[in-house]
Order: sequence, then structure tokens, then C-alpha cells
Amino acid sequence: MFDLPGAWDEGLDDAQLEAATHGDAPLIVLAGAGTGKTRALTSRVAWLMERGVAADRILLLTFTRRAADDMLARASALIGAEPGTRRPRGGTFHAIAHRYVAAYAESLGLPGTFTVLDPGEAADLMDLLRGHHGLARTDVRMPRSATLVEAYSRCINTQRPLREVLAVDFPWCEPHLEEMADLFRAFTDRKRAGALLDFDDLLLYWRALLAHEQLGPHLASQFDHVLVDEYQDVNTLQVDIVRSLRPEGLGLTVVGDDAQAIYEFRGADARHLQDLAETWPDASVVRLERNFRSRQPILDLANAVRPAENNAQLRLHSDRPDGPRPRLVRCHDAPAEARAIADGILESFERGVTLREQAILVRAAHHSDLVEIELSIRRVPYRKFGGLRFLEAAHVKDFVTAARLLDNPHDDIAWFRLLRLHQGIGPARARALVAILHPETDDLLPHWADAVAAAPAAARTTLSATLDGLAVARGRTRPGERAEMVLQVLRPLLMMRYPDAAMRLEDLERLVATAAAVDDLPAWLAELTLDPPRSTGDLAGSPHLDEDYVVISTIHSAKGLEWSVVHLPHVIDGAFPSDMALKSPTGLAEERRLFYVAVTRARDELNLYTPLRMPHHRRARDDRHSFAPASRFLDDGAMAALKVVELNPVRHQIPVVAATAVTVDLTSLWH
DNA sequence: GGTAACTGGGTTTTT
DNA sequence: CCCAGTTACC
Repeated sequence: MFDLPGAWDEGLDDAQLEAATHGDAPLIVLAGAGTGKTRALTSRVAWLMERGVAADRILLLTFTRRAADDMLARASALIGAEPGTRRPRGGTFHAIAHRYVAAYAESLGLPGTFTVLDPGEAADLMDLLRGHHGLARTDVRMPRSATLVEAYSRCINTQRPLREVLAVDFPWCEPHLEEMADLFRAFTDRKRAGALLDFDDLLLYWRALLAHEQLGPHLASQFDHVLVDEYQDVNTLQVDIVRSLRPEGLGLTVVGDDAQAIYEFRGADARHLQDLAETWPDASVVRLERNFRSRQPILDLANAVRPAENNAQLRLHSDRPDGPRPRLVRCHDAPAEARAIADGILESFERGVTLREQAILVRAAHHSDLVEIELSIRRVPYRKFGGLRFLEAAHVKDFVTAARLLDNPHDDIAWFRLLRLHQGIGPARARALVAILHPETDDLLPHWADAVAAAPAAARTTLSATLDGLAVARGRTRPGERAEMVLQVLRPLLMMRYPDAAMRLEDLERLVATAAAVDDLPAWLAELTLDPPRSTGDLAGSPHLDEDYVVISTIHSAKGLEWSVVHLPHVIDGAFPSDMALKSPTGLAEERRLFYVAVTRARDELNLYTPLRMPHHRRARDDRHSFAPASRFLDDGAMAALKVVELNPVRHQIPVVAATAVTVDLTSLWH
């Protein structure tokens, strides 16, 4: 073991080395924040490959596609693999599932041209069906379609019956239990009939493949090693998948930290991590507690807020020299908070900390609204991650759905969306037209004339052009040409629809340019749906790598990342912890873990902000005059680790001049 | 009967 | 900013 060439083990400490060089028995790595678990995992992949495990017999399951790509590239670099040599398989559960479902579509009774629905489209489908089922009643308010999809998804991901899910997580929906059950049955039927798969279906179908008598063992035997990152955030389906992949636990490596479980709302349960030791009594447990990231004063706060009930009982310690204590900045109101953050960023910048080394992490995407304005005014460039994704922008969705129609003309949701873009076609006419277009055969052309005839006179010309254009696009084979043709179809429609169409069309030009470089358009569209670009800049590739900008991110999207200086606004009850989260019994605990994740992103400096006066905030209004800690995260232990800074409210002085000195004169306009 | 345009109220987190 | 509800027009 000591004569290995290469430097894959350079700088690893004992615990990391133990994890990296562990044999084939199941391995559980309990890794506190910032303890170099990515390094350990990467080194393990490198070690395995160096020991002769073929790259394509290693599967790395991560939380985002970027994390997988990152780790695989680093592992290849560690062992000095030639570019172009085989790389391990890696990706998110959903992305890998998509590959298998596509490859085994026939076995699953699916047409080869199925479509992946994003949650928004699943909600659209739910809406469509609700109409058919007389569930659009207005006398008793029904849950919104997004809520319906959430409840449905929770049932699937936790494998619990609807009755139970409603009782625990959606009590206000309980009166609608029967209707919802009916609706959900129709929902699954419709997805089946239309070859539409939502995110949950991908997991369900992959699990079904793995559970099959012959197919399952065959698929599992394709891998010698399966490594799963962020295991505290897996749900029941994912646990089943992992167990089917490694039925004996041999060659299984799992990394996680139950104090960082922040996806309960998505059906994840940190108990899955705790249960592992029982599932595989012979599993080895390695604990990573040495923090390479943060200075000790930041870890003191982290340890104070780290949930006590965590399984691992990890206590982080650092060998990094002392730095400044984290600050709790009490400011007058949210605008003052925004100014304070901008001041802080520019001060650090003056001291030589690049903007890229500084981040503003928020609980909810809109918490950064005021800071964004402040940064714009001061011309500080920033990029925002999380919140609204690029794909969720209406025009991008218009494009993706229209492009999907070329390969799956059964996709009613896509037709519905495309038809509604035409002037004069609303929900009702679109529904009628979908029924006409809805083909029994794969060939659409015979019905097109009927559809045009059925459209209102004002829409006929454009609709006819749209359908002609799609026919042309279908005739093209190269993905780039197909995409270009789809854009040509959309161009006039988007010009009519959006006042800012020019900007939106520019986005789509970029998207089409990217499409020109792929060889499988449907697969590319599915990948785009599963892991959309996190910010508009992502699409442009990275021509501006030297560009410096502050990162604004939701805490969820910041998981696994780190910055030298971190600013945490809105640390105040109602905002963070979010009052929405407090509705569920386990909500506060999850908020606390989220706070722990946020705090441990900082390497050198950490600033928490508490606006004392927050309009529109119930809780904050009550507390306006009190000097209690602003957030219930900040108990005595946490306060002891903090330095409180009182920020005097800075009033902008408004110069007052004589009343007659300022006049408004419009007469020159009327000449 | 259906669409477009406007108004007012509410806003978590994501594969 | 997105949704539901209302109203005026086709």
C-alpha cells in the first residue's frame, strides 16, 4: 500500500486515509461540515482505480450533477488518468435513473420517446385533470395545484399512504382526502398514457428495474463499488435503490452527517443514515471531525448550534489559528441591513478579499431583494444561485416544451402551453384544440388542418405557421437544426407575448447554440429539466472565469460550498427560522440544521444580521421594542460565541431648500 | 362562452 | 413576482 505511485494520499489525515483505503465491507463515513469528506471520497475513488477497479465499475451518486462531475474530474487528476480514458459513472439519483429508464424503456412498457415533466408541468397536468374531475369547486377552497403535487410527491418519496401524509404534513387538506385520492389515480393514469414521467417516476422506475428478478441482479453486477454522498438527504425510494444495487453491502460507501439534513420537505429522512449501522452490522464507521475549513471562533458557534440529538455526536475542532469572533449585527431595519452588508463586502474587498470569496446566504430567495438593489447601486457585480432557475423562466420553458413535442407528440402539457402562446387562444380553446390534435397514431399531420379550422379566426394564420414550422423541424435530423427551427416557430409568438421579448430571445439563441453541440436532443432536454442551469451565466459556459462577483445563494444551494467571508441576513424569527417551516412539527429542527449548514460555510469571517424593525413581519412587529435575541437559534450558548454589534440607524440627511426653489415645468413639451 | 387586461393579496427550501 | 378574481370586450 505504501508503494503506490501518484500523490492521491498527499495531505490526508488518518481518518481520511482510513476512509479512502477501506476494503470492500460496507463503509459509513460520518463527516462533519468542512472535514474534507469530498477529499476523502475523491481519494477513495482514486485509490480504487489505482488498485485496478475499472472506472466504469464505480458508481458515484451525488446530490447535484456538478458535485459528481467535480469529484470525478478530481479523482481522475489524482491518479493522472489520461484524458479520454474511461471515467467512473456519476450523477444524481434522478439523472442516473433517467439513463436506465431510457435504456430499458421497453422493459418498463414505455415508448422510447417518453418525456420528463418538471414539477411545474406536473402541477399543470394536475390542474388540467382537476377540471375533468369536477374538483375545481369554488365553494370549498381546494388546495392549489402546486400543493397537490407536493402531497403526491411526499406519498411517493416516503412510501406512506395519502391519509397519513395529509394528517401529518397537510392537515388543512384532510377534508379533500377522497377527491385527492381520485385525482392522484387519474394523474398516474394520465402520465402513463401520455408517456410522461415526473421526477418521482424516474426513481420509481429505476427501483422497479432493480427489483426485477433477473434484471435487478444483472444491473447491480455492473458495479463493484457504489459511493453515495449526502446520505442524510436520501428518501425511502433512494434507500431501496441503494440496497438493490449493493444487496450484501459489499462495495458500498456512504457519506453523510445527520446534523446537515435539510431536505425533509422533499421526503428525505436522516434516520436512513442512522439505520445503516443496523442494516449492516459489519459496516465500518469512520468519523471525520477535524475541520479544515473554518477558524475556531466560527466552529465554536457551529458547535453551539449543532443539533444535540445528532447521531454522530461529532464535535468539530480546527487547527486553524484564531480569527475574529462571528458578529451579530443588530441594525435598524432591512434597508440598513442591506447597506451594512454592502459596506462589509466593500471593506473586505479593500482588504484584498476578492468578491468571489464572499457570499450572502439566504433562507428564502427573496431575502436578498434589498441587498441586490444596494449592490446594483454601488456597482458591485453579483450572481444569484437558487430561487428561480433559468429553466423556470417562462420563455425557456416555452422553448423546451415546444422542442419536446418533436419527439413526443402525445405530450398534452406541451401542446397546451404552445397553443396558449397564440393570441386569441386561452385555456378553454387550447384544451379543445389539444383534443383535436391528440393523435391516435404517431403521425400528427392529418389532424393539423382540423385544428387550424377549429381555432378562432384571429389565431388561424399564426397557428398554421406554427404547425408548419414544427413539421419542418420534425424533418430535420441534426439537433442544432431542429432547435433552430423550433426557435423560428417561437420567435413571432414570443414577440407578441412578452414586452421584453428581445432579451428573452437572446437567452434562447444561447440555448440553441448549446443544442448544436449535443448529439441527442431529447436526452439533452431531459438533462436540462433534471438539473437546470442555476443562473443565466451558467449557459454561457465560462468565458468570464476571471470575472469577480459576489455570490448570493440560498442556503440549500450553498450546501457543500465555502467562502472566506459569509453574510447571513434576516436572522430573525419568521424569516429565519421561516414561519412557513414552523407549521410542521419537525420544522424548527430542520431550520436549525439549515442554520448550522449556513454557519459552517464560512472560513474566516461570519456576519449575522438582525433587522430590528421589519414591516410585514408579524413576529418582528411584536418584538420591535424588545432586546431579546432576534432568532430562537441564538440561545445563550450561541450568544456566547458571538460578538454583538449595535449599528446606529444611519438616517440619510435630506437637504431642504426653499419651497419655491424647486419647480416642475412642462411647457416646453407642448410646443 | 371565452379571452385579455387589470387589480389586489401573498410569497420556503429543490432533484 | 405569481395567482385568483373581476370586468369589459369578442
